[in-house]
This record gives sequence, C-alpha cells and structure tokens, in this order.
Amino acid sequence: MDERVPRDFETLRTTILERRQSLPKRIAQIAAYALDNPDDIAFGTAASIAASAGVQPSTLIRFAQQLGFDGFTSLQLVFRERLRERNSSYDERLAALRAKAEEGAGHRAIFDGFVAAASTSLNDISDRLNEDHFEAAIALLAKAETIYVLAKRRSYPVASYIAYALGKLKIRNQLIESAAGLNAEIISFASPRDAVIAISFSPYAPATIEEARVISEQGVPIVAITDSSFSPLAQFAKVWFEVAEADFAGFRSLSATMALAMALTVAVGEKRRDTGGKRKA
Amino acid sequence: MDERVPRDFETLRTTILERRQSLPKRIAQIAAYALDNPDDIAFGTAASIAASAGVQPSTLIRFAQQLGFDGFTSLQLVFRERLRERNSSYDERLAALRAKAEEGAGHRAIFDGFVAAASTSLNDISDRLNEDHFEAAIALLAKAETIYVLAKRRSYPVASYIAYALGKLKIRNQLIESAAGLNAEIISFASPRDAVIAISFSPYAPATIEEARVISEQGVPIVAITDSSFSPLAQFAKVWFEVAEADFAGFRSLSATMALAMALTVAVGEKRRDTGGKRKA
DNA sequence: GGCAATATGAAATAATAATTCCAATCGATA
DNA sequence: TATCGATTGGAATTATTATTTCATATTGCC
Repeated sequence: MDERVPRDFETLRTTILERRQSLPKRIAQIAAYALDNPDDIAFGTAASIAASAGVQPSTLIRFAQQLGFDGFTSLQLVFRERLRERNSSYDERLAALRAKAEEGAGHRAIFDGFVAAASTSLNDISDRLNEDHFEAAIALLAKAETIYVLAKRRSYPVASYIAYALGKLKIRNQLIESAAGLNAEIISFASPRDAVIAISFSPYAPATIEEARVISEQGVPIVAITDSSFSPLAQFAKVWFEVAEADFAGFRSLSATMALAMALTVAVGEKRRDTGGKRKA
Repeated sequence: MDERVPRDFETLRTTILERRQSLPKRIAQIAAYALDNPDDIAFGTAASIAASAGVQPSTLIRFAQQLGFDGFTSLQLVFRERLRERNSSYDERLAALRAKAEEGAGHRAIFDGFVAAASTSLNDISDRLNEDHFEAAIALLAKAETIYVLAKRRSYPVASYIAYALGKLKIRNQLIESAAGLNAEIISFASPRDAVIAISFSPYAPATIEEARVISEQGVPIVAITDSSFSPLAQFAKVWFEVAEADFAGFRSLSATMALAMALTVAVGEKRRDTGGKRKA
C-alpha cells in the first residue's frame, strides 16, 4: 500500500505523536486512545474499540489508513506484535538484548548493552543480597550521629545520590569529596558514634582505601559496598556487601549498587522514625 | 458448558496436564501445542492455529469443549487474559511492593522495591528509546569541542558519571557544578561549537533550567534527558529524550537514565574514533 | 454568509472466521 | 474378523467482524 508504514510499535508511537497536531478531532481521539490503551487495540474488535473510544468503527479504519496501513487489521498486528515481544520472559529478553549488543549492530547495540548489563546486575543482586548483613548495616547506620559517605571516581555517583537522599530524609551526613583538599580534616571529625558508607570497586581508588583505613582506625564503623571478599575495603568494614556489577564497553553498571544504596538509605530513615529521634516516642 | 470451567491460565494449564493421558491423539496434539505456544492461541484464528498444530479446526473446537468451554472463542479469552496480565505484571508487582513497604513489611521489601523500580524503568526505556533521536544526539555530541554536563540534585549522580566516562574516553568535558559559585563564568565560555548534555526531572531544579536557557541563547546545542514533553528543558533542547523512571519511597530510580547516559557517552566516543579525531583518518 | 473541501456517522456489504454436521476412519472387544 | 463406539477430516453453514459507501455535518476560506 503506502511507502513507509510503521512496522513496530515504537515507530508507530512516534509517528502518531508527530502528527498528533494535524489530525482531525475524531481521529486524534482514537489516536490518544490507542496510545493509552494499547492492549485494547491488540485484543478488541473494531466495533468494541470504537465504542470504548467513543467513535465509529469507520473512524478507526480511517485512522489506520491515515497511518499508511490498509486497514484496521494490519494496524492491529503491530499492537499484537508488541504484546508478544513484551511478554517474552525476562530472561529471554535479556538474552536477546545481549545477543543484539554482541553482534554489534550500531549504536542501538551499545544502548542495549548497557540496558542488559544493568538488568543482569539487578537480577543478580536480588538473588544474592544477604539479609542479615542488610539488617546489620541498617542498625549500624541508624544509630550514627553523622553518616559519612566515601567514594571516588566511578563509585562517586552513588555516593552523591546517597548524600542527596540522606539530606532529603533529614539525616545528617557528610560527603567526603576533595574539592578543596580538606578530606583529611573532614575525616578527623568522625567519631565512633558516627558511621561510614564506603563504596569502591576494583581497581580500588587508592584514596578511598586510605581514607577508609584512617577512619576505621578512629573507631568509626564502616559499611562497605564492594565487589569481592578480597577487596581491601572489606577488611576495614564492620559490614560489607558484595555487589557484582556487569560491565559493558568497559563501564560498569551502577544499577545494583544504586538500588542497594537507596534501600539502605530509606531503610535507615524508616528505622529512625520507628525508634524515634528522641529515644522511644 | 461444564460446571467448572478454568477461568485463568494457570488452572487451565493444570487441568490440561492432568488429563493429558486420557485425551485422544489429535486432541492431545492440540493440547501440547497450546501449552507450548500460548501466544499463538491468543492471537491466531482457529484455522491458522489448527494448521500450525497440524489438525483440523474442528478438532480445536472439540478440544475447547472437552475442557468445558463452549467453543474456541471462550478458550482463547483465557489465553488473551494471560497476556494482558503478564504484561502489566511489572507495574502491579511494583504497586504490591510499594504497598508492602508502606505497611512496614520489613526492610527487605524496601530493597525489593528499589530493584523492581529499576527493572521497570529499564524495561520501559528499552521499549521506548527513539533511535532517530539517539543518532541525532550522538552526531551532535560527537562534533562538539567541549561537552558541558549540566544537572543538579537528584540528576547530579548521572552527570558525574557522564563526566567520569567522558574523561576516561579522553573527550573534553566540563561538569557544571557550583562548588565555588562560578557556574555563570563557566557557562559563558561555551560556544556554538560545543554541546551540552542537560538532565532534569520534575520538579525541575530552577538552576538547571535557567542555566540551560542561558547556554542555549548562546547558541550552544543542547541534548536533554528529561521526563516529559512538557518539561521546560525540552524547549531549549535540539534533541531530547523522554525517560520515565519509576520511583519508590519517593526516590526515583536512575537506572534508565544511567543506561541512556552511558550509551550516549560510549557511542560518542566510538563515533569520534570512526570519524577520526584528526578530520578523516 | 456562502461555497468547497474535509470529516463524521450510520447502515449496507463483503470478507473472514467459528461452528456444525456428516461421512469416513480407527480401535477396542467379543 | 466383524461390530460398535469413539475419533477424525472436510466441507457446509452460520456468526461475527472488517470494510465500504453514501448521506450528513463541520470546518476553513473567500
């Protein structure tokens, strides 16, 4: 029929959004309905969909034709295909992504690779998280006066999000970053009544390790997020988590670490609320 | 027209497996096919399914009737319902986790919630990424002399990871952060030969928007990562991405944004290598 | 305000698909 | 091996559903 008919849902979606302005009223109505209720389009009959959207079946067909399909039926195929793909199990999806990324099909493959790496890491951590360690870490951090957050380089984004979240939750915290080279001084203020969250992955930033050493010698308890039991961070930590992040193109995903970090932060906030800032409510 | 007709897929599945032995040959053949290719049953017509399974349409109907349905159509409904539910299961799972976490069902629920939020976001973006925008953004960034990275508050972690990655790839970049309040000066150095990656989600940090405005007025092209077409960032951007991050306990996941950011960064690095840093290799 | 072009509604029609029916085949049992 | 009941294949029938058509309404333009 037409020249460039959208064959996959995403293209279709984009096309619809682009033309949204220039569509006649009823057609626009159906367009909006289609994007809002894609499942109904996939399963319904022309009559039932038209009724739900408040238009005539013929309008539905005109809508399809305007997009270049030769009828409602071919339009519906796209919506069905979408469901099929979406529905393929999580693992299959992941495998497909990896395969696509590996065969190196252009820039899209790079994107797929990062998504796959992130998904893998999340899958992984959700199986492996040690709940006892998790509870211990929460308890330790919940009773700290100030939580120090320590991470450099590739782990720094996690630290900055932790600091942001702690601030939002009104939990006193100090991000140890070296803008002015005053880290040593900041660290020297930490006392055993405080606590540290330290994050470092191989190759461990020497500064992180060194600072962790110093601070642990001051008797400040450390919760570490790192990548193996051989990590130099682990030896200084009261509690530590092993997080295996998949990497792609030389860059490690941070999804699992982020999820763990956020969970820790929010759980600490909750525990403090329960225990009561003022020792028992 | 039986008494206990299986209404959901799982019951149906069990019923089929139970009776498998006692079914006549062709009916068993269709039964096996149905369990192996549930998607085909959901979408196909009686004729097409029968053909794929190697039986007659009438057999398909007999199969349905034997299970207590009054015809193929009602059997098919169960298979369709399954697809619908499966499809929404991510969101539902997330909703369930949220509810669980709210009623205080332990810290593990919080962790699961963050993992689910991250997975949902990744799934979502992998379906929705607009490849044309993606290519356009890469092209735009690849020819920039310096890439400025602009993001505050909750988006800042992403910016810092982008800056880290760009640095690793030896791509000149400048993170616009206000440690010393010199942002305005830093921004004033940007020229139309440069480019900006700006990231902001609702509620948009006013500083980000303002700086994006200023920098776009200097003619510097902006690639924006934001959350909707109504975002104030979108109007200043040459290319923008809509990323819908699920949130949990008030904190937005960053997984999808991170994956996109990393993909952009690495793709830019790759494009530069191909095009040749020194104008054609 | 009148005219043409476009859009919409409703019903008729065509296409497609589900179901039924009947004859043919198969399989167990005496 | 003959016979009865169950099973199957294939075509006829019926139902449902998409599509077309045409009259009517709406919109934009002069």
